Amino acid sequence: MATDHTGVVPGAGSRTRRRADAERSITAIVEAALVAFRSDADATMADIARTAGVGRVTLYSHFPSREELLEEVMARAIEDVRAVLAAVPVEGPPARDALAGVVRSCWQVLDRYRSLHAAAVRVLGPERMRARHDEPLATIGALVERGQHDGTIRADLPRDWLVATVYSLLHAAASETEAGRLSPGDAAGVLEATVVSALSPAPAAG
Amino acid sequence: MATDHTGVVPGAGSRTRRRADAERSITAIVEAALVAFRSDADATMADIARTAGVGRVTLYSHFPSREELLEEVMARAIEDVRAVLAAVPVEGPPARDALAGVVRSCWQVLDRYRSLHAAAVRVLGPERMRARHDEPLATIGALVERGQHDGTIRADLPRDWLVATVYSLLHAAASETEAGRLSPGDAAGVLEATVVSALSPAPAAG
DNA sequence: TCTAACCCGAACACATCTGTTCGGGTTAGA
DNA sequence: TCTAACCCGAACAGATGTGTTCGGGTTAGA
Repeated sequence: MATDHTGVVPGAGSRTRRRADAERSITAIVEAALVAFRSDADATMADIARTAGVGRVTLYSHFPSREELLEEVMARAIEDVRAVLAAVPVEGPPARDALAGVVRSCWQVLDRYRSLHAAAVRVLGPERMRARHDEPLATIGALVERGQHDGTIRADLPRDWLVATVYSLLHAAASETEAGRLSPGDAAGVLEATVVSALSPAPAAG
Repeated sequence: MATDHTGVVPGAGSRTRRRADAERSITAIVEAALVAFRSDADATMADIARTAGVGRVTLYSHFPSREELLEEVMARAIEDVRAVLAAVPVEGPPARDALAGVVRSCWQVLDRYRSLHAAAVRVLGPERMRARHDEPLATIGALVERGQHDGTIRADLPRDWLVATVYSLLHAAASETEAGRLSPGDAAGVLEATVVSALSPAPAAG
């Protein structure tokens, strides 16, 4: 710990200014990690370095460990989700319609990151992974709760389960697309239709 | 290759009769593999041997490689699913009702094997994993097709996607249960309700 | 009882990955 | 131009896992 890892994330006034080529390397590495993890959850540091077109030593000079690299990549993905979620109107329309919008937005991001999820779960462990998703998932949870009150979302099933359903279908759509069984163009619409049906109040409950 | 691995699966007339203690070891190993993989997808051969209460050498004498062991364990799991699926009346009642029964049955099996799936995907790879599931999934696919004809299952979404939805929700229920966010007692009912809603014809399609 | 089948710990060869060090080359940027 | 920051291949130490061999002990089962 306590490396002079001055913060890969820009924005804050980084006191030790990095040279432009270093900045370029870091970007290439993060990008490569995304690509590498997409095709193989066990991608090694050597794989990633090769994909990024940098030396392994360079990689280690920026990210002291494999875990920290994953951490950074995950942080960017989650940040994207958070940003997208924040931009969606959650208060205005009926919950079910808002939900459809949220699902579409999440899909945009997920489509970018696809199987990163699997890799991250393995390295970071399910708990820490869950922690990362907690914030966006809580947003969805709140939306579901509102819907359960205004009657546009079913109230006969636990809220946590409904959130898990959304999460699960989102990732299912990602892997079906990846596998070529679902066309990327259809995915968003199909996904939205399925989520809405699953979360709508049951018409003739048994 | 070409080991004298006379076939761990009984049934066929195994020419080299195994001694009773060997049979016992094999059972213990398969059982242990199930337990070990449940808690850690990366369980080593040493872990499994320890859990089974046998020596590592003994393990290797029965299963020449980690992969073959996984293969065998998976085969048993799939066989269970197949058996359960075969016992369910698929022809009689309307497709949607039959589907509910199928989901419940699959859940019984999945509840036993839970996170074996994750481990198997990692070792066997997604394609071979998919191949294993193809048969049971085809059964569900046929059922969905029938439902799309008799009108009890929605026809506005691709059949493959509906099958994927079932598959995905099944595994979501497994991990939610594992995580303690869904009580084992509720799981079957909650799952069934969700699948039925997701696959029922949309009442007021957009 | 007797023997082949089985069990098993110890130790080995081999592979692979992580993270580090060394030493020299390249380049951004003042 | 000049130098600190950066890049990088080679090579190392250390950890961990796989699959095998050896040599001796135990037990099923005829």
